[in-house]
Amino acid sequence: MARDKPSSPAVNRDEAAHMAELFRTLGDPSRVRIIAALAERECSVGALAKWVGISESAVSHHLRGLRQMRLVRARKAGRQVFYSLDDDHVLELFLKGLDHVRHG
Amino acid sequence: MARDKPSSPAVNRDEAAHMAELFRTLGDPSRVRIIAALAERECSVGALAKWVGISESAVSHHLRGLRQMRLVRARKAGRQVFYSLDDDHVLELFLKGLDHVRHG
DNA sequence: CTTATATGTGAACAGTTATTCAGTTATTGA
DNA sequence: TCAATAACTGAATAACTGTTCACATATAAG
Repeated sequence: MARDKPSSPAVNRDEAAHMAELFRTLGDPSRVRIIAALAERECSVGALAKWVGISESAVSHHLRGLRQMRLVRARKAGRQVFYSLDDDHVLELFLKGLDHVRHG
Repeated sequence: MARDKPSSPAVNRDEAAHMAELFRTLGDPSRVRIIAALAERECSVGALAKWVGISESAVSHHLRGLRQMRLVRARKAGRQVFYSLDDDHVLELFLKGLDHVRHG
């Protein structure tokens, strides 16, 4: 767990809107499961679709949103695209949420 | 920042659904601003309404959701009800999100 | 070139959600 | 008791969202 200089909790309207967008992006069971899978290993779109249990198209739509919020990154290899968490920051945020539901 | 034993990122469907509910609850600009205000000081419903810029009714609706997710707690004093963050856990989660939008 | 595979995209529909409005409950003070 | 204030609640509606479907693009193999 990295120890950054703590931010002041005072946020303006733009920051609040941006934060809401971030949390809303994480606020869907399918996307949570995608992030959980990527927290363990890099995955292709097809593998994510099988694991999460929705169509590859739906996964692709979700991944676009996750990419736009800089939560995941893509690596193209032949005709497959492998996704992984964008950085440790994302994992930390995810784990904080997990902590809350497990012993919050 | 408390250093808890890290959770395994492997989550089942129920946990994923619960996590999504948690993040979705934080995924609204008005609620983010409510949390941001409570991160600094305890506030009454009326004070939150003025600060966030929506009706007291809307604030009350939001606070119900935040209460149900154990993100805020209520303290009744006369005819006012003062709200505060439920615990440091919530503040940490909020600050992780803030970090992401500021330098993520 | 043709075929098969992996992924991305736009439209559309069903389900969800944030806000307002109107009304209710609870508490205080005159 | 009566009036005023603070907060809560349910219904209704406009706006948003997740998924599927049909199709498009891109890469690889034959």
